[in-house]
Amino acid sequence: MQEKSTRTPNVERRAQMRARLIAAARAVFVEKGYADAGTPEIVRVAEATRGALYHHFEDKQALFRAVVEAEAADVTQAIETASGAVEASQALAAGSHAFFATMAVAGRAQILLVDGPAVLGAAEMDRIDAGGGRQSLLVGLQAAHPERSGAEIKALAIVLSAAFDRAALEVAQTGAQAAVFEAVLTGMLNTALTPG
Amino acid sequence: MQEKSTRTPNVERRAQMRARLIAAARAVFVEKGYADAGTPEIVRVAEATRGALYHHFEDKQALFRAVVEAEAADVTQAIETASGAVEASQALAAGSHAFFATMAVAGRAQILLVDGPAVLGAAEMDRIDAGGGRQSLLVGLQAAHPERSGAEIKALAIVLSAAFDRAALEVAQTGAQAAVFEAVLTGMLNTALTPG
DNA sequence: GATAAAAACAAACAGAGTGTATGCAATAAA
DNA sequence: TTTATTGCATACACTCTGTTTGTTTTTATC
Repeated sequence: MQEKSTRTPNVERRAQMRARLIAAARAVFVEKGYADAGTPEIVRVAEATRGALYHHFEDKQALFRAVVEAEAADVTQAIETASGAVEASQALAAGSHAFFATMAVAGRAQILLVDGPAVLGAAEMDRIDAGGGRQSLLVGLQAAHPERSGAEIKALAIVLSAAFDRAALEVAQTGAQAAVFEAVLTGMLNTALTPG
Repeated sequence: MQEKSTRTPNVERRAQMRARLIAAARAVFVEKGYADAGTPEIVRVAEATRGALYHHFEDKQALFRAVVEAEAADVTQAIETASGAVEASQALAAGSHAFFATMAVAGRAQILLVDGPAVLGAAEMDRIDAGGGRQSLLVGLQAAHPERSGAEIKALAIVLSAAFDRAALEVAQTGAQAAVFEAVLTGMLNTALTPG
């Protein structure tokens, strides 16, 4: 019967190990912060070795980037799913509700809004985010204010997006009432989208 | 004549060395980020030794905290000076202008808005900030909206403050037009302060 | 199906950084 | 002046990161 050595295909082995390393890294990064999260502990949690880690990732920062990319992808997908399920006029409202819901996942706000920008820098975070909320916000604002300059609209989108981010972070960090922040942000969004 | 050994009082020696260490640390933290800023390089820039560093600060994080506290104090003072110089109705407008001006100091936005929260945490940053802008904002919003709940006003203050922070950071990081962001924020502030 | 090649992982190594302990010099106190 | 204290320097132990070398498992080739 020869049931020793289960013979796992490389592509599957690779994906599984990578996933285990990312999951373990996520947990340790959230618990200790980037600087205090050591690769020895990460691989202990992942039940792997540092050899495996450095085989899959160039360095500690690349591992962290993979964690950030995974979180960002989850957020983007949650927003797109929610936005796509309603008519266009409701898309931004549905999207912002979905944003708050998905950002409530434990550790996510810390990774995406605090550690990410600090470790990877704003430019890299922008590249990773790419389709996250801000883009749809920009389009909505342009439609509502065709008379205002591009720079003005862009600035407004950036600043509004930061307000959303901060609200999500505040809820995650202090356990503040999510409903209150969501109401405040919905109000700000509607004000910004009102033409005139 | 005996002009050897200039005999410096301890209190002065201490203050000078501390100041040199903080200034050098500020420069290296800004240039490399917290994780990649090494104490050997910091003391090299300060023309001191690691012995002096660890005599004045408990650890690397405490040194960083001292840098953050110095920056925060500068910002607070700039805002208070500007606010105090005008009549009360203009205080918030003057304060926000002063905020943008003082946050344009090289490296300051990075330290206070990116690295600070990541390294020290939001709670510690709140403690350090204490009188920074947000408090005056809160008071102004309460006066403008006496009918709204405390939680709502607080959430609005937090979120508006985050918008200011992000605007300052964007200007610092991308060299975006400060005037555009300042105009957008002034508009948001006025909208928020309009009763009704 | 045996053998060579490549990929996945493990283990050992080198270098650097952090924090501590100890020692010396300068100022302050007695 | 002597002693104590404070400020700083040097040396050490430890841990972490990234690299190199070695071993196992899978894949390709004959």
